[in-house]
Amino acid sequence: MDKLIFQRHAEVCQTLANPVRLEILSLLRAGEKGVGELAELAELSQANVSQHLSNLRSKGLVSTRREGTHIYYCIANPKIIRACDLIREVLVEQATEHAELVGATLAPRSRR
Amino acid sequence: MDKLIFQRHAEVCQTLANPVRLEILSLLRAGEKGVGELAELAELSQANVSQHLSNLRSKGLVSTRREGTHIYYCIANPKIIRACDLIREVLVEQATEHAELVGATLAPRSRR
DNA sequence: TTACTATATTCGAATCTATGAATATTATAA
DNA sequence: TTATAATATTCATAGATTCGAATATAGTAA
Repeated sequence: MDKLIFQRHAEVCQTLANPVRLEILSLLRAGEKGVGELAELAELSQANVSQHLSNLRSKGLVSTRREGTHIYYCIANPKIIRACDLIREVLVEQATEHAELVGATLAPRSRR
Repeated sequence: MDKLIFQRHAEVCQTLANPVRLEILSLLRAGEKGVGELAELAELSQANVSQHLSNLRSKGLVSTRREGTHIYYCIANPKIIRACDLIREVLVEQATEHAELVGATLAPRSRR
């Protein structure tokens, strides 16, 4: 039921499903930044960063503030960061579980 | 720095970036379910549900338990659900903000 | 106006993704 | 063994995404 919300949710996740955009969001954790600054920090072209920012903005994940010819981007909702953090935690836990399995196989005497 | 973690994070988000898979995860909130059961609840073909489950499983988002010829799927880590809930909250807040803007335009006297 | 800087957009090729259809596998029962 | 039910996989096509390159726009200063 209500497939529409799943569709919209999927669209947001699609925007999060790109390593460059995740890096941009991560860079914006410390506060707003301009396009050129982001491009330099991520070592990417201005055009490419702008494309990704456009994507993030279209899904409402970042917002902008203009100051003269500069445009500063910031994270629109801190819950986005929390969601990213949770997924990171899942990845860390997966890695930990995997390491435990490997350890149990290579050095079973260390178990418990 | 550490672009690899962004890559892996993006891969998980890519798996979450599909309305069918989000619906499957949502159905699994209530507890483990078999493939056929999921297919019926989501009104999708068995093959398609199985394909999506394979995707979810390959990213470690669901785990399985076999019982005879049936295979039951469940959510591998509750943090995945919390991450999804946060994104939903962002969507709700976006909708609320949008509604407020529309309301302010159509009926400004209701403001404050 | 012209020039310059910052940012955005368009376009095309390569790559990736989702689906249905068909087929394969696995476990159980007869 | 054969048959059957549950699930998984392969394949081909249609559609979406990414990137660099080129171009366009917006703001400011001279």
